[in-house]
Order: sequence, then structure tokens, then C-alpha cells
Amino acid sequence: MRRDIFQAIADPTRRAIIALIALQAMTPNAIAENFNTSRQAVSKHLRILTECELVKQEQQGREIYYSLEIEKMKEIDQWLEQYRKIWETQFNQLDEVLTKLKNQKK
Amino acid sequence: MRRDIFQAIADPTRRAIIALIALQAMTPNAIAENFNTSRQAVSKHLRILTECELVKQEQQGREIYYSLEIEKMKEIDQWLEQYRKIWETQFNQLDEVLTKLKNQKK
DNA sequence: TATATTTGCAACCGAACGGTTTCATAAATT
DNA sequence: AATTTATGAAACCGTTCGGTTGCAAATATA
Repeated sequence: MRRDIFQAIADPTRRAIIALIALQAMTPNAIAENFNTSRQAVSKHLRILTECELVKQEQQGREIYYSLEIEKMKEIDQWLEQYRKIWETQFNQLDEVLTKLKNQKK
Repeated sequence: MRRDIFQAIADPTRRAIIALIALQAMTPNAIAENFNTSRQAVSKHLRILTECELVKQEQQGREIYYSLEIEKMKEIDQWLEQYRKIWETQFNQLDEVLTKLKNQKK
């Protein structure tokens, strides 16, 4: 079982679940109503999301409210950082070229 | 075959390949030297990365140089944007709370 | 022209994935 | 106390994944 955050967001249903519970906590039943799959399938997705700490639970009686652990999403942002540096550098280089061309025209 | 960018970056070997060719183009053989798998396995990963346009090829004689299509990485950044908004809002709200606390002390 | 090198593709294999069905447990309702 | 509701866990199933091995094609070298 790999179960890291990149594997967690690889599945489109899990990304949809993440989007659903990003703004408000929801129960498994309520979440499942939004998909064409069984409640149990959603439950398995929630298990995976919980295992990699992308989601937190809050029990209220017999209901369990799931919500997004937004801090964990920053890990993807951190991984992206190295590539963001690259495309920003390329953009700056393009900018330099354009400025030089502009100066040559004068 | 789903083969979207999220599925592409789910595999750790593929993320390592992406990191390798981010700064300089490399041949499959050269890439494979960095891993404990066969050249053919790397070739399959490159095929997947090419299919979802994360990587571009440049033929030079019998060698093929692979390099990162950095523009495609921005798609992940765009997907993250909605969540970045959330954690920035939460940060601002925390900031407000801290400022109020500070003012109460005065 | 014969040989070596670089590469991709197809066939196969065991493990993991995503789903369903069935069952167990705990809390709320009657 | 009996029933309904909300949930998770286990067993099973077909498909996909990531890997290997073997082979074919194209280019470079002898």
C-alpha cells in the first residue's frame, strides 16, 4: 500500500470528494448522493483519503462528518514549487528577449 | 486508458523522471541509468508521460531526447488554485483574530 | 555489407485498484 | 425491547498497473 498524497488525488472520484468537502463537512451518505457509485465505494475512498491525512473525521452521534485537511494540500504546492521556479525563469528570459527586441527597434 | 496528468504524477518513478529531465533533455538510456529498473520499464513511463503531453521528444539520429513540457505542469497549479484560495482565506481569518486579540490587550 | 547500438512494442505476470455484495456494529427511533 | 439508520469491514471480481523478457526496426559503426 503506497498511499501517498499523489496517489490519493490520482482518482477523479477522490478529487471530486475533496472538492465537495473543501468548504463544508459532510457525512459519507451525503457525499455518496453526489455520485453514481455505492455508499461503500465512497467509504473506501474516504478511508484512503483519511489514511494519507487529507481528510479529518468528526463524530456526531452515529454520523461522521468528513472535512478537508487543507494543510495537507500544501504538500502538493511545495512539490510544484521547483517547477514553478522553472516556468517563472523561462518567463523572465522571454521577457528579456522581448525587451531587447524592443530596444533594437528604436 | 485514463491517462490524465494526475494519474501521470501518481507514480514515484515518473515523478523522479520528471525531476531528472526538468532542466536538461535526456535519452531513455541515460534516464534508465538512474533507476533500478529496466530500460523498457522507463520507456513505458516515458510513453505515459508523452501520451498526456507532459514530455516532448526530439530525435537526433538514433537517439531520442526527452524533456519536460513545463507548460503542462501549470495544469496542476491551476487545479490547486481553488484550494490555495481556501488556505489563504483561513490564514487571513487567523490574522484577524490575532489582531483583535492584540487590540484587546492594549 | 555485417555488426553493434538505441529504441519502441507485444506478450506475459503478480500485485494493486475500484467497484459490488454481504455482514457486523453502534446509535437513534418506535 | 424491537426496528431503523449510519457506518465500516471483509470477501470477492474484473481491470489496470508496473515490471520483466523477448523481439523488431532503424541508425551508426566496423
